[in-house]
Amino acid sequence: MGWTDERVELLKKLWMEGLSASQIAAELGEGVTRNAVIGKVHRLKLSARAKPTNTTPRARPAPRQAPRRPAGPSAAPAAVSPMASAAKPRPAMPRPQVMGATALAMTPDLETEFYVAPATNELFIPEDKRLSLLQLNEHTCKWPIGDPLTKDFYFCGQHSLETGPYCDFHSRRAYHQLDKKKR
DNA sequence: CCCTGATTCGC
DNA sequence: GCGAATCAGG
Repeated sequence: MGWTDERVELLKKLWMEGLSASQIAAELGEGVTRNAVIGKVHRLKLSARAKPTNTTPRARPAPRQAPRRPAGPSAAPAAVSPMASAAKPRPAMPRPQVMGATALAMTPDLETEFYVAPATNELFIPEDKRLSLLQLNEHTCKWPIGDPLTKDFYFCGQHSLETGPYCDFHSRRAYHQLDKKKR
C-alpha cells in the first residue's frame, strides 16, 4: 500500500505526538514496517519532532561503507502475523508531549495492567543436576554458581543454547551485563 | 536480549 | 520515492 494523503497525515500526527516509529507502523496497519515509517519521516523532513532545546548537532555521520545487500530474490513474506498473541507488553509509553491545546482526551490507556516480576534472581539447580568443571561439555550451561574456593561450587548444567555457552536464563543475564557496560 | 532513530543504496 | 539492511545507541 502506498502513501496516501490520509496515511501521510496520520503519520505526521502520530510522529509529532511522540509515538515511536514502530508504534506508528503498527497503527498504520499491516504492510508498514517501522523502517518504512522512518524512511518516510526523513523524506518528509520531520525528524526534528518536538525538541525544545535542540542541542543535537547531528552526530558524526560515520563513513558508512559497503553495507552490501544481497539482491533481494523477492521472497514473498506470505505469513503475516498481525497479532498472534495479542499480548504486546509496552512497559513505557513514549508519553505524548502535550503541545498547546491540541488533542486532549485521546489517551485510552486501557493497558493499565499489572506486571508480575519474575522475582527469580537466581536459578536453583537441584543437586543431581549440578555439574563440576570436568563434567561440562558443549551442551551444558557453563554459568558458575557459588564460591569457586568452596565445595559448594558448581556449574548450572542446564541445556545450553546453540548460540552460546549458557542456558537461556543465564545467556540473557550475561548479555545484559556486558551490553550495558558498553565496554 | 529487547528496543530506539539514522543512514545508505538497490530497487 | 520507497524501504530492507545496516548502523549506532539505550
